[in-house]
Amino acid sequence: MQKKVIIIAGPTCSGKTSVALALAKQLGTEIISADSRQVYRNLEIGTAKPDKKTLAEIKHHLVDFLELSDVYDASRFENDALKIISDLHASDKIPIVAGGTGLYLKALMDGIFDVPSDEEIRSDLFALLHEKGKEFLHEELKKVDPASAASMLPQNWKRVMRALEVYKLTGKPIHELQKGYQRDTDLEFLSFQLEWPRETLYSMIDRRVDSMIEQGLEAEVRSLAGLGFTPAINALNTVGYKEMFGYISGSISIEEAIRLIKRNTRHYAKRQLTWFRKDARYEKLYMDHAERSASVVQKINTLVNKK
RNA sequence: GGGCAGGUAGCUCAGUCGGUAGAGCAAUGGACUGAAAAUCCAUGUGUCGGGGGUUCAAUUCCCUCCCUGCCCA
Repeated sequence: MQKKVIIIAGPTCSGKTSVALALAKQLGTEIISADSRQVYRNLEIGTAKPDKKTLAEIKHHLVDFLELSDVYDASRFENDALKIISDLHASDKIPIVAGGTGLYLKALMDGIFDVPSDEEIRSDLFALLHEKGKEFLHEELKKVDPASAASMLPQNWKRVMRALEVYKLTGKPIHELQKGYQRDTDLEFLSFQLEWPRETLYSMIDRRVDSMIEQGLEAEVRSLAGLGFTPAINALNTVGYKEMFGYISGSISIEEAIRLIKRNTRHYAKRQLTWFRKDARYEKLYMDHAERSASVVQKINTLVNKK
């Protein structure tokens, strides 16, 4: 007997939150967020986190539960989400997973091979990167794992570093671990993706950025800066925050910061679209106007009951 | 009305001492398995403002018209 899990994906600003919320009310269930930035406390306006009232109305899991200095990743997400899903199933609820972090959703659906990152190895690799450069790291990888090295460019140092890390920890090439990994599961994922005309999505993004500024994004970032945080930590290497830090430090004007936030959000949305497009499991739900979300909710509801 | 500076890719501009043109940004497509809102890759044909002239050849030189900006009346 397979247990259903609803997944609502889509690019930033596509209305995942409101669709998930309406659906959760109809189904009498709870929401699991799949968003690599909403997990952090103190990131409110810039991550478009649901407001306190919404969070109180319907239980949202994996939102607002980590400190900015905490490290989180796809595997922890997988484990945390699986645990919550199992709890919800135990009380006869169909979990709704909503979010735009493609890798997290993939980790949840397919599982991710179990090789945790190692801080010591990582800092050694960082040191090598700074001393000898990207080409050197790529050459090192070529020596131990030529197949993986061939599939990644030296410039993409993050992927090269992870491949080296995995090799150092396991003595095996990362691409073999990827291929060989399979997780047994009795979960049945019903995945949906909200799809908007590109132009409409972009103008919604512009409007949302303007509204973030009106809501006080600058003050939010200033208070983080006041606590000593910088975009050097991963949680703040985030669209909306890194640009604002640039403004606060005086390197760009506020107009430029806003322009960059809009642009970088568009770029981000585009990458999300590329990610979801290649995964045929997502059923596309076409949107053209915010009012459509009610009928989209209805459609998901019908499909879920049928399957 | 006169003078000056411009009109080249969606935008800002470079350039061709005459052989039909190229940067940045924007945009688009893509990669991605424990940092993913991260990290990285690829893609530039446009009546070079319109018309005419000179020339084997004009976006480039000449004439003319139109448009924009600034200055003088």
